[in-house]
Amino acid sequence: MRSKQARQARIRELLLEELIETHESLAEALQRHQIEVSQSTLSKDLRELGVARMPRPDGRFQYTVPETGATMRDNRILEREVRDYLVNVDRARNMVVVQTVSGHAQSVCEAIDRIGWPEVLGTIAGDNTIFLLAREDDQAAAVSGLLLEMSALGHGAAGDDPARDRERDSRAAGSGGGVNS
Amino acid sequence: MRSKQARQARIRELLLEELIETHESLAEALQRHQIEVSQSTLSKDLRELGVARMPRPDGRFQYTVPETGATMRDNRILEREVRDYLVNVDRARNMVVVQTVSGHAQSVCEAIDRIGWPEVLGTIAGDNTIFLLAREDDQAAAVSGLLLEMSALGHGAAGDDPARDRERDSRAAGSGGGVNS
DNA sequence: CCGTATATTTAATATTTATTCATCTTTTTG
DNA sequence: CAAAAAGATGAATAAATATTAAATATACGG
Repeated sequence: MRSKQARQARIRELLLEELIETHESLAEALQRHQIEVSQSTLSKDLRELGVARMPRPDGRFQYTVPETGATMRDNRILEREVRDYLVNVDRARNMVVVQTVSGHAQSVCEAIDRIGWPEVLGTIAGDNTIFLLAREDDQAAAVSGLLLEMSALGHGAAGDDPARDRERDSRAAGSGGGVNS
Repeated sequence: MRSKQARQARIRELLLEELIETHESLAEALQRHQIEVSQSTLSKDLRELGVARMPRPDGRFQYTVPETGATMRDNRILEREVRDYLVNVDRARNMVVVQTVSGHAQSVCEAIDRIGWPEVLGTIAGDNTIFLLAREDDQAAAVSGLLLEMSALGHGAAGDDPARDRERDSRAAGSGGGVNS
C-alpha cells in the first residue's frame, strides 16, 4: 500500500523533531498530519523501523530512530548473503560451522558480525567455512536454526514468521533438562 | 545500599552477553547469579542504567545498554554545570535565554547540547549568555522549566520528582501558556 | 470482471512494563 | 542514642505495548 510507507516516513520525521513517549501521543501527532492509525499498527511500524524506547535522564522516555535504519538493512544484507552463498550449517556443542560457496565465507561472516548477535562470542572465516563460537550450547542451536531458516535449506517451506521463531527459540533457551519436582 | 550497585553491574554484564527480552527473563538470569529481585525493581534499574528495548530485525527484542551509561553521565554533568554556573533563565516565544556566570556560557551550552533534547533546534553561546532555539513555544517553556528546576532557582524547594515533572510538562505541551516569570 | 492470494488494518486481548504505596533499612542529625 | 530523613524494595495496580483473530483492502492471473 502507498500510505504505509508515507506514514512510516512521517513517523521517522516526527520522532526526530518531537519528544514522543507513547504510541498514543504518536497517534495524536500523526493526526495533526491527517494520518489516522491505531495503536497496534504503530506498534508494528515502530518495530519495522527499528525504533527503540529509551529512558531519558530526566525520567521520561523517548523513541529514537536508528541512524539509517541500520539494523534492518544489515539484516537484509545477511539474508541475501545467506540465500546466495550458504551451503550448509552444522553444530557441535557451542560451536556452529557454516559452509559457504568457495570464496564467500568472508562476506557471509562479515554480514553475521554486523548483526551483532549477543549470543555470538566470536567468528572466524576461511575460504568456504565459518567457525562461530556461541556462549552456550543452546545459543549455538538457536543461531544455527536462524541461519538454516534464513537459507530455506532446512525444509521445503521454511517458516519465516518471527512469532514462530521466537517461540521455538525460547523453548530451546529454556531447555537444559526437564525440571522435575 | 551495597547490593544495588552490584546488581546493576551484573545486569549490565548480562545484557551484553545474553539476549534478554523481558524483565521476567532478566530476573531469571539474575537468579542464576544468586540475585533475587522483583520486576518493579528491574524496571527502575533499567531506567537508571539508561537501557533501551530495541526491536531486532528478526522480530525479537533486545535490551541494549548505552556504551558508558552516557545519558546518565551527561545528565550529571549538566546538573553540575547548571547548579554551579546558571544565573537566570528566561523565555520569549520559542527562544530561551540562559544567563550564566561570566566565561561559563560555553561549557554550560556544551552540556546542554550533549543531552540532545529533541525539542531544541540549536544553541549558541557567548561569554555569559546562551540562546537556545526550540521548535515551538511550549517546547521552549518545557526546556526553560527543566533548567530552572535543575538550578533550584525557581523556588525554595524545587520538585525533582520525575513523575511530577512529566505531569507538568505534558500539561505545558498541551496548552502553551503558563510558564512565565 | 471474478475468484483467489497477499497485505494491511484494527478491535479485542494478552503480555509486558511503569508507578504507587506501604514497609523496611540505612544514613543523617541533633 | 533516638528521631527524622532518605533510600531501597516488592506487592498490587495502572499504564503501555504486543499479539491475535477477523475484517478490509489491494494485486494478480485467468
